[in-house]
Amino acid sequence: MSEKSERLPRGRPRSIDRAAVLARATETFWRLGYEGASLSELTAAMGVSRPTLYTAYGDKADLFMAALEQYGGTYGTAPLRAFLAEAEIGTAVSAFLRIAAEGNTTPGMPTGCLIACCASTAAESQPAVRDRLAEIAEQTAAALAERFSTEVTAGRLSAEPGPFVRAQRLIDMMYAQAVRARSGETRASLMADLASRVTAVVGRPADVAAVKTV
Amino acid sequence: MSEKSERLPRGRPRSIDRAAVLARATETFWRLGYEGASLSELTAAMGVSRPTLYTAYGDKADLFMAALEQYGGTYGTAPLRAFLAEAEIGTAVSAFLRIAAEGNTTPGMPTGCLIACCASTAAESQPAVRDRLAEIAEQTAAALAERFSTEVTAGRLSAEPGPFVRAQRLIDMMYAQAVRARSGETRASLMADLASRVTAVVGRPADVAAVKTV
DNA sequence: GATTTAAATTACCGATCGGTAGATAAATTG
DNA sequence: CAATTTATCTACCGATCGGTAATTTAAATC
Repeated sequence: MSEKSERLPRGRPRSIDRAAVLARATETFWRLGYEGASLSELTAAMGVSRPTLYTAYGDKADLFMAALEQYGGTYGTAPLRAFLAEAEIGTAVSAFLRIAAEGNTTPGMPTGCLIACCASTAAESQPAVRDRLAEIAEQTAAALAERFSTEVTAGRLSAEPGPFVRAQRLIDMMYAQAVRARSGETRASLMADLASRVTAVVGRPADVAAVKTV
Repeated sequence: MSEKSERLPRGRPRSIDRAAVLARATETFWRLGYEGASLSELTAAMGVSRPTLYTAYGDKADLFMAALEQYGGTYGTAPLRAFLAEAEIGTAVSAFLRIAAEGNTTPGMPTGCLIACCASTAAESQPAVRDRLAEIAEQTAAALAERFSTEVTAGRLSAEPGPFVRAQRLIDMMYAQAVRARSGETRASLMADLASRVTAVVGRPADVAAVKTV
């Protein structure tokens, strides 16, 4: 007979939308980097006062790690989710690259990628950031590789290059797009040789219906 | 009868080794990023006092731009120079990637790349940095593409994918290596699928002597 | 050697940095 | 309603930020 929500713990419950407020912090870090984002800019963007920030998220380093997770759960994994959602592997690769390009050049948002650009810069002096980046990359590679592996088993993809090589090639292209977007390249420029890149990963163009090959 | 060195301009001439001192600043920016490198850390690493830094290099933003040039002239262009120095195109691509991997993981130096990681982060709030990054990328792409174009003309490389597509693919791999090194990957890990990547750019392995194909 | 010119140093500037103590306000339980 | 618990805010902390004025030191020309 217990309600889905467990008993509230006595005092005043939270009122702020932690996720929404964190998203504003994420955007600020994304735009200015870890060191470049001051607490004043962060609190102004988040719409909360300084002590609220500290009780809700901890210090600046904690907030950055939280922002990294928030970003990873939305923008960061959007390419992978688009990839996994497509049935045909060439289309999946194409979707991965297209969503990455879009995320790197969303109007009104910072260019590039919080992970590839900002966090990687901060990683040199913050081991926690560096280790988390390594984890994220490994998980993404594993998810991509699993899908490639499935394609190989189903006979829709050659065994060479191996699944992890293909996965790494895709991640490399995503990282590169982030850096290029950050240096001013347009979305169209990032998309320019998309078909060619799809071929470089799967061995054939994306728009060819190869599902029935086996 | 004029000496090679023109007449000294009256007062005390410079005594510091500008290039050497700048190299220390470059390393500091490379390790900590633009915002992360404080003037105290910079002057300590450079071995000069604060006013000396200002008279010699201008303010922090000027110093960073100078560091960018210094880096570009050494580490940044090392892969391209290695590429241009090789006679066989597959070997050239291989050298490009190998030198990039080494530059991203030199023991005792910061990991990754000042351009791809640190400068790209700062580019979002510093238009001068962003514009310079775009220039550097364009020049590098042009130099690589010219070589690929020559190979096509000589019949040693197929016309597709085009020279600029191949060049961009190579630059993308370099950018990606920088991010990956920054997140802790070892030099060996960056080199892992080198042969496969060479094939992805030139269409065949590096160690195949293809010069006589035409 | 006297003069000139600038490099380099010491000491310091106001502003802003990240972070926090103490007071206030709000929403629950009993 | 009274009591309890905690979220939030105002105001402020010492430290450090990037940058500079005034001075001293050093190396050239004349």
